[in-house]
Amino acid sequence: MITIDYKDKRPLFEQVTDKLKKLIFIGVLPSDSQLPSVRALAVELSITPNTIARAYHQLESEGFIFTVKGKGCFVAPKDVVVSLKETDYYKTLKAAIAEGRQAGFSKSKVLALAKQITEEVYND
Amino acid sequence: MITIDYKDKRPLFEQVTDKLKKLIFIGVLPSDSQLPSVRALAVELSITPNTIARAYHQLESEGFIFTVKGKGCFVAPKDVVVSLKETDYYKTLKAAIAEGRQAGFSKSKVLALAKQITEEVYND
Amino acid sequence: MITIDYKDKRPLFEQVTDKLKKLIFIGVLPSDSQLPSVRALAVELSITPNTIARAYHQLESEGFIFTVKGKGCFVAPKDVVVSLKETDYYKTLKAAIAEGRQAGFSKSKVLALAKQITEEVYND
Amino acid sequence: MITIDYKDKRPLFEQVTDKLKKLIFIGVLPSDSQLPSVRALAVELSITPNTIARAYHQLESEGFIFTVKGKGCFVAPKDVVVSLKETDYYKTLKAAIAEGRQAGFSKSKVLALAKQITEEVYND
DNA sequence: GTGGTCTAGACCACG
DNA sequence: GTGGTCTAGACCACC
Repeated sequence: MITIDYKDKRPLFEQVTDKLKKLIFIGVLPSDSQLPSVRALAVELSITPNTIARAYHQLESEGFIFTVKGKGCFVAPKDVVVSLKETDYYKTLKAAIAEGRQAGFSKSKVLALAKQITEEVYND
Repeated sequence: MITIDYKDKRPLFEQVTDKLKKLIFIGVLPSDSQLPSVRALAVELSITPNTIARAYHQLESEGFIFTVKGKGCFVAPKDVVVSLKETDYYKTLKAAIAEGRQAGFSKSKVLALAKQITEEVYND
Repeated sequence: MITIDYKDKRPLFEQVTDKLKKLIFIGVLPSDSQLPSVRALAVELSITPNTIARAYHQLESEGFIFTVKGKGCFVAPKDVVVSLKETDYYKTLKAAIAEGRQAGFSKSKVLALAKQITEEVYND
Repeated sequence: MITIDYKDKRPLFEQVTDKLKKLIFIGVLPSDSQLPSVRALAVELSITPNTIARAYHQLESEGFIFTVKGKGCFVAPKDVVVSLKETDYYKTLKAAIAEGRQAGFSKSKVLALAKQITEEVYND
């Protein structure tokens, strides 16, 4: 379900967090479904449970999942996930576009680039 | 010319690198002009010259500047800078858009978002 | 495994970088194996860890090794190493031969010299 | 006659030394001919006479030129130049080939590479 | 334990 | 004056 890339510069827990986020976004982990237990996922990825726990905490504090004591972790309700997904990506894209402005590119230049790149990305 | 943000979690040398890149991009530091000396900038920012030197090394290895020992560091020729600026931003934007696809957004959704955000960003 | 030559005029970190490259090339440090820790090698060579770290950074930026924070540094996969080794040596040899042309030697002269020297070198 | 490359990492005096060597090798500065005066060359290259003087000293100590007090510097006799040229290049090429052996390339591999590269270099 | 970063201060080669 | 290098020692995040 998840693979670790040891050449990735980011800390492990962040990689796990991001991968889980994406799985939630695309519905592989549907709303209200239960996440694998910390220990199970730790074994599967051959990393320490500590790291998984940290990823789960991160997701919980951002609202992607919620914890039921003694039961496990569950994906947040659909409306929450959708809303998070939107704002999450909005921020990402805004940062990228703002960087373009800061670098001195004109509005039309950025728009043209965005159009061109979108075509490329979606044609892979 | 440059300010350090101690709330920023990124390493100091990276902040300096990025700020200098932007100054080069927008022409505040024109091609072939001399950068402030390692020591001078270090004093101005109240950080150790070593950190500035590291930032300069980074910029040099990426082609933004070239250094002449005993003389100082200079901004790369205009054509080089322009080309770097383009590819640099292309990568940034591509990463952002690719993330959108990975998160499950449709092509038209991403395009619409990009358009909307560009308007917002350029109207500040 | 590595020795420092204090008569060598090159900077220490460059000597270390080069020695490590060679150890990787000849397989003493096999692909995916872990390099000695920064501190351990520093102690062994009686130089500051900083210098070792710089050598490791250099090797990483050239693709010879990759580092996992909190775990250590590892030699790049075999195919990468082989490819780097080829291009690396190609450049070296090309520079040497080009210098011959620039110095006014004829093609046949250079070839003959190369042949003769190869014999000498491989008969030590 | 000589051009300075400020992006070259080597010290200026070394660049000048090398350029002069090459001019001597290819006969642009023939044996027994007089070199430009330190001051004249300094003006031509827009660098300090000190640097030129250092280059001349270097060349003299290696035997490429000789100084006549009150007259100027002169290129060494032909037999000396030829001999220096040979040993100079012999060393360069030997170093390059030895590096190949050290990197673990076979004799035949090095020979083949040398052949191939020579063709490339002399066909530019 | 690992590497990453930063400091403060030193010496060197170059021009 | 410039940048390049090295030392010694510190603190941090990660695993």
